Amino acid sequence: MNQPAQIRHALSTKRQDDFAQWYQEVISEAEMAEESGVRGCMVIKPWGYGIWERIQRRMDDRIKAAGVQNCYFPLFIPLSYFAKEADHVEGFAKEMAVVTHHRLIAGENGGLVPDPTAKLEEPLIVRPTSETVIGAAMARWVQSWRDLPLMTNQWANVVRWEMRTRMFLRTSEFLWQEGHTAHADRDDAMEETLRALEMYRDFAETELAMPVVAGEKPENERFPGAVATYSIEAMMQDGKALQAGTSHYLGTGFAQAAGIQYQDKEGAQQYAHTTSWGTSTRMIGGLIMTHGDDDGLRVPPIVAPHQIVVLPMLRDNAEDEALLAYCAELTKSLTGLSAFGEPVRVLLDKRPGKATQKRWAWVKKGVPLVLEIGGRDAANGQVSVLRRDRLWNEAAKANFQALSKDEFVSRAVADLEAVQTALFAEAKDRRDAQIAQVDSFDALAAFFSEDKRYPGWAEVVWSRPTGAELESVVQRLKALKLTIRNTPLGGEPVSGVCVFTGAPAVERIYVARSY
RNA sequence: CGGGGAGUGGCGCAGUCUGGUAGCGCGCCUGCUUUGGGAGCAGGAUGUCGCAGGUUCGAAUCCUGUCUCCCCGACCA
Repeated sequence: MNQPAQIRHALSTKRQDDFAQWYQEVISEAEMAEESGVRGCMVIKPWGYGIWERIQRRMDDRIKAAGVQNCYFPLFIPLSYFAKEADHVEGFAKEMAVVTHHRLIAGENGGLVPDPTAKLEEPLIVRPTSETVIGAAMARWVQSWRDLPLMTNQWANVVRWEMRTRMFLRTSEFLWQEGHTAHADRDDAMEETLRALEMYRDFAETELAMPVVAGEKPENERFPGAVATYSIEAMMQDGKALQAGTSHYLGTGFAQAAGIQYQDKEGAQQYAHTTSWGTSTRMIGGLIMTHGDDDGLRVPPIVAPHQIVVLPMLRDNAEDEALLAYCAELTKSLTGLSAFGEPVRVLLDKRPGKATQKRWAWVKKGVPLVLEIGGRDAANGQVSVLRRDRLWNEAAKANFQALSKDEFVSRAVADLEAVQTALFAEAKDRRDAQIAQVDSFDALAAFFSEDKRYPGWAEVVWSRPTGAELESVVQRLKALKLTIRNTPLGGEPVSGVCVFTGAPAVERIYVARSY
């Protein structure tokens, strides 16, 4: 009787059984975030926030390297600022938090109520994005063509009163960076828009090991007030698309609304061309749904708060001291290494408790390498290595590899690099296998038919209709719960006819269900 | 915001129909045993039953309101 060994996974919900429940279980079991009691808002716990801090640091380096300077602008925006750009208002007005009072007094039933005599003359909105306040500042800062380009970024929280929220993917309050730049002309601004997009693409693929498609959003998906919107789109393990970053060319609309004008070399007044671009804590949701497995999260080493955890198997006896000394020395050796251009982040977990229990906690958090060190390892100068992306052996047991300590230290950096590479390769292979080229609307509908659980994306060619014709396409797709994700940049020229209109096709688009 | 489901020790749940003052599993604490792989036994601690009113001699349970979460939809840079 050769029964295949049964793996006992660390999570109780498997991805293929209930992806939405699995997602929540990863977040809770990996201790990334939890409910806050405030509608749509979450508490980000140390492991989740640690990943965000890693993302911040790496992204901030790239932003600064591009010559963009960090600033901080107010959380509150006067209603009148916000009201200046009509499309912008239309896009955001429905999801705004508004501050109307500045004092509380005792209410009739013992509670506190806003003091009616302390009503603000002009209500303040809590920023959903900062184009308008930053535009007002830019109007003060820009006088001459010599002041351009003006490139600023801020790391901040923003609030959008969402109807339906999901941790990390769509919360009412979230953390992000928003870059805002002003340029002398369209070409400069467009170049910056595409530079930011490319920065996001490379960041997602290099640091997050998350393959993405960088491209232009269709007209109906543009940022309110933008002339053109670009995005990076990632495929989650359930086949849905996730917009993981956006970059907008805003034309002169915001400059006109805010009065961002400069005097050109000929002495004439010109409106600046502005851009904005952002990425948020939503990327952590993308990370989970790209790399998570039935044992929890798997964090790419570059953004892992701890890349290696050293776990001594303490016995509460006299041998512990020698074991801890061995582990401390090992930790020190590893900390002295450098991976991905930074010191290796190693945690010696000497909290009391059984090593086996602590091991599963780190597995669920997705630490790339876990070292369990027992007394025999210490005596023999060995380590037992568990690589998170190769968790199970044929016997359905944790796949520990015994190595000499020196050998492990000498290859630890290469192992971390290998995990980073393997996670990207696995995600890219899966994504590529789930993209289907489809050449008719019927084939599109068939591809996304109900019985296909994880359909992925459809790649089609279209004639890029606009206006009412585009609206009709959007409605036909909506009936299938589908959206146009983007037009990938830099693709091969297309031939054939549009799957929607039958007109000659001009470009390629991805169609998918989305978050 | 519409439809559905749910809130009871840290976690997962039973109890609610038929009101009588709270229970199970895991986890946690203590002790003993065990010890190279997600230990066993024994003992123990932890709950204003989401919140606020109401009905009642008595409310986790019935009524009203409200908050939060999950699923579907609408909506959504």
